[in-house]
Amino acid sequence: MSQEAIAQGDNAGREASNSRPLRADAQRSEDALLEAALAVFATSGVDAPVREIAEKAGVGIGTLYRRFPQRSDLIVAVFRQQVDACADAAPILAAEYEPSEALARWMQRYADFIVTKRGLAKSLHSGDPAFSTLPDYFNQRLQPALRGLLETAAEAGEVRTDIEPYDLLRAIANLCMSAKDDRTDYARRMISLLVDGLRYGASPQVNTPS
Amino acid sequence: MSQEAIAQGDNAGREASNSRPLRADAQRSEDALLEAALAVFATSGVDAPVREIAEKAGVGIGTLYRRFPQRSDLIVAVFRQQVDACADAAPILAAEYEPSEALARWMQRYADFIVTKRGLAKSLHSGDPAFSTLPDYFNQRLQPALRGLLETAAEAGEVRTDIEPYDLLRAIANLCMSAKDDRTDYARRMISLLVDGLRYGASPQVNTPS
DNA sequence: CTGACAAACGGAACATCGTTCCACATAATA
DNA sequence: TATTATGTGGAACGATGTTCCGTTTGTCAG
Repeated sequence: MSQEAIAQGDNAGREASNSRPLRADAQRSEDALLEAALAVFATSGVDAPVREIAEKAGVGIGTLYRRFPQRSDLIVAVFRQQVDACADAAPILAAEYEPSEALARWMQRYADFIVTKRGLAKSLHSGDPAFSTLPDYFNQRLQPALRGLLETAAEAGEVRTDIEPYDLLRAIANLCMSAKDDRTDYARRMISLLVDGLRYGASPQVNTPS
Repeated sequence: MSQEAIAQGDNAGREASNSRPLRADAQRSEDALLEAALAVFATSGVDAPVREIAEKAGVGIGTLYRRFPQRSDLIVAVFRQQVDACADAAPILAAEYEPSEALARWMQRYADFIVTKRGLAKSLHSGDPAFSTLPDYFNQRLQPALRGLLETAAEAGEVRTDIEPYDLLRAIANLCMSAKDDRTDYARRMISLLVDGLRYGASPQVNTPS
């Protein structure tokens, strides 16, 4: 459903106008590969064989390696795509809901991302230089996204103003660390608690009855 | 040099009197494999291929797999061997030096172990069930070793008494975490600082001039 | 519309792993 | 010394990441 937006996001973020704009079938292959990789990583983990991904994408191995010369390139691409999707969700939610509700929904969205990508996180901290740029990308995309939501909500007097985006991102990530297996509702409850905490110290000019 | 003691320690700790005491050539092979694995892991990391280890040990691959049915078994054996060697060093140092000096030397010894085995630590926290017993083994061997040194030094009034072995082990490990590459002297200096800290709060019945 | 060609495709083939298997060698024992 | 359980070596297997190259196909000038 949100796949188109994701694919666009990746294509745009890849390399600013890189000579030529990819042939039609090539673009199709890339999209299919990213979608398949996302699904396979979710079920079989990041160590899943590349052939499985190529098969699921309905594409030959040669095509996969043409698009992603190394296995790690695919992992990186999927990760960045997911980060982009999460970051892009912020302005969309901001346009659709009132400030604090948009903030709350985005934080849940972000928590889902963290829980799903715990497998990737392992590779990420494995010291492999192929992943060295991902932490920076993570912060540079997600921090402004959250900051925008926080500031909007703060200006509306719906949440307190003494919280830094970076700290909040880390707090949520840490909360999700102990959410094993299918106990995803634990994470949800803890995030709700965090949001309530943000609301508690809101500007006194607006009152939030019970 | 200390290889014999290590081999003995491993053989003794493996499985209390496991039916028969291994044939002579088999014992030779096992020792050679552990020694080779230790060296190869140090140079090529824990991901080094088994064939490289077998070759360095001067044995066939079949022999390696007879002694260590899985690759992880070799890693575990090397790790335990190193832990044993580190733990066994405690009473030896205690017999050779006065209490606080023995403690200081052992802590340096332990720090060297941590720095050298950072590669192993990665595998250790990878979630692979093959390594699940290692953390416990780590604590059960090292904690009493350090406790003995600490208590002896405390009884001699040379160090303070309000430090738990577990905390000290973790503190040293954390200090060594940021000691990258060849900056091992950084770790040494920090450990010295810790030892001085221990001495600082020593029992007042003994004074330590300048 | 059509030909030509760069681009993309598919998958066989290669290199390298961990692991298994078994014919042969050898240490322990009587 | 003869017997036998035990150990050894390395070819072979299956799975993996990656490369190579003959074939197909989108694209675009004419």
